[in-house]
Amino acid sequence: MARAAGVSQTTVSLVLGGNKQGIVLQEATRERVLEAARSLGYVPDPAARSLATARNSLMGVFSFTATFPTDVQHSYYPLLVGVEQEAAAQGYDLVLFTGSSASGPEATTPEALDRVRLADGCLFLGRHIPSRELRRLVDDGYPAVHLGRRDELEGLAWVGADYVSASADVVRRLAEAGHRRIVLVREDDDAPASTDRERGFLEGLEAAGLPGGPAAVVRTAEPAAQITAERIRAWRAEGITAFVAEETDTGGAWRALLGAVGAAGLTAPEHLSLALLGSPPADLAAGPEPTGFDVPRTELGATAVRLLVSVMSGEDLKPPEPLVSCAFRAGTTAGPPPPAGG
Amino acid sequence: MARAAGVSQTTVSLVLGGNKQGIVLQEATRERVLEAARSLGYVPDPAARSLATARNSLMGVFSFTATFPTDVQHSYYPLLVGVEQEAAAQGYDLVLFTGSSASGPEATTPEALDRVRLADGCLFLGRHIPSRELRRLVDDGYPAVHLGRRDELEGLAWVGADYVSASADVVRRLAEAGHRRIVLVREDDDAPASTDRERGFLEGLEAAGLPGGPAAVVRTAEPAAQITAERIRAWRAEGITAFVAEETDTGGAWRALLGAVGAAGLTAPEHLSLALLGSPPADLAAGPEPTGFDVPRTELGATAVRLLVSVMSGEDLKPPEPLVSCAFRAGTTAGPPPPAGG
DNA sequence: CCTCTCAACTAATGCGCATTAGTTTCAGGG
DNA sequence: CCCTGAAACTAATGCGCATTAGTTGAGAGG
Repeated sequence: MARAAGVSQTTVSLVLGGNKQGIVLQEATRERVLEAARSLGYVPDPAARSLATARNSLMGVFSFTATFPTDVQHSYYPLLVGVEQEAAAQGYDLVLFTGSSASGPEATTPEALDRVRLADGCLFLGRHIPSRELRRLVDDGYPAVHLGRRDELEGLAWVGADYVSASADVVRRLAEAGHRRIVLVREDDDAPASTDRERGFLEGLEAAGLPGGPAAVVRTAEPAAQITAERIRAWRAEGITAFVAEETDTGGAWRALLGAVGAAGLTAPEHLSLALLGSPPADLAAGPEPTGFDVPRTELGATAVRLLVSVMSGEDLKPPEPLVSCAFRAGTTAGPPPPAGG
Repeated sequence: MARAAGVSQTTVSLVLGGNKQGIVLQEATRERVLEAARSLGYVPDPAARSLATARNSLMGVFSFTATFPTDVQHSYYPLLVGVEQEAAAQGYDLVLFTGSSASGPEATTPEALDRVRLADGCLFLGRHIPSRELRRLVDDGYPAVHLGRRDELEGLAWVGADYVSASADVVRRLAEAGHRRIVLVREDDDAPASTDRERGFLEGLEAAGLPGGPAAVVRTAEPAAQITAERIRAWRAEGITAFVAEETDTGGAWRALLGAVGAAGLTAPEHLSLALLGSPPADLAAGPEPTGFDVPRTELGATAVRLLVSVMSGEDLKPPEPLVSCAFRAGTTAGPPPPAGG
């Protein structure tokens, strides 16, 4: 290539590399190189380039499960939309590490995680990422950002949705609408996403001066079987007028609630109010819009990318707010409680 | 790293590189290297590796539009599911090239395409990929596979759905049900996917001995405005008893057909039969299941990966069949034609 | 006891580029 | 006519690895 243009390899590199050093070049020379490159179809080898510069404009995405789950209800997609958009904007290409999905979570080897070092930095999704390996990456100074709250790993940067505030806000609105007794139905899972919602729920009750405590939270491993029409009636008899369900992958709690309410011959918001702490599963999209909040997954993804970029740039400035706010969704399943004794 | 394990860099390379040369190594040495690598979290630099070997276990995915479109109706997702699964199975990680989505299709620079050279091979989606650049890649011997029929670029491997056969099959079944006059409604687009469907439709008519010709195909740029209730009535008066719509990103033709039929106060399959050459848009999933066929997108993605792997391995053996069959979907919108004069 | 042959490594080289030290050329100044 | 200095390049080096030539050490054979 250099010989073809009649100049040195250095000059070619300079011309094609953008000449950040501000070295003076004759316009004629520049043209000659450009012309030669064009006619030869020459393109600087990206591999060699990244070898020489120690960076390759690749941003990793690692998830314990398949990045593209077969289960369409999965919530990764909107995240990835944001990740891709922002990564593109920042000039990075994405590397999807498939190591974990190859042969099931159990078979994931520790080395699989090391492969992410291929990228300049990496985003991690899912709380099942092995702590040990992740810790080593972080300790080694490898730029990593976790999508979703992940406090137990000190030094690991993360971004998450502010479930606490959003949940509290839903409760506040229910209280303002006149509800005095509210129950949270949650599944038997201790993910941060669940814990945060419960915490926000309880904080919301307290802020509104409503009764909280264990009685306000129903935790069940099998919502469909345990949340029955009878139980709903009993709760109503106790004076409970609003029910809040947490959002999960399956939407189990919400489904159970809808089912039981329907089976009891009741409707929302006429007889009682229902709220969902998150977005409804895709297959329920056609039904009534649940009152609750939307997790800004796309924004979450974009925020994560920005955070990762800042980590990669070596800045130690911890971004002040890793929490992204969720927007309240009015929906149609909640309203004022029915007249007392109704 | 080498120093840490007390061996030479060569030995490390041998151990970690799989030792394809069959050089004899002491098990103890091997272990020592492995252990050192583990404790240091050392991973061979992929850039250097690919510089030296010209391969890096990375498979590219390049699409002209964003790989994760905001428009949920988009059909990339199922493709990617298949691509990810198969890539993982074959031991490749995926690189999503975002160059095209960064600033809109128009701003895509030719060099963006060259960046794919970073990967060992690349999958291309979307027919808007600049031919010139793609051609150069192919001519340079770069392993490329196009998802979707793409004949005009000689030497470019591709996999696509067999729309011709599937469409002909739908027509055959309609004919067998008793329909004698069938019309295809298609949009004004010359994508191979559209052309193939029309061809299959016409072949199907011919095979069934039914009247074909230009009159059997309605091509419209604005289906919603041009396919009206009156037009449906006029067609029925002419003796047409079945309507077939092509599937597109927007599902425009199908929507228009459904709308017009409804506006005319008709229902399928009672008054007439409707068929969709593909899958219905997501937002119509709740409605009646259209008779037609399903494009096996996931399988298509997996097939593309397998093809790419074979191309990368340097085998010249052209896989005999780049076409993946679409499965007929009975659906509920088609049946026998109504009694003559009904 | 010395050469020969394996076994088991190690030294050296190059991949294609970015980058940092030069090197050459030419115009003025003295 | 020599010296200085800027302009416009070029030579050399190293990134981290794979690979190809060695090199060393330990028996085996004579």
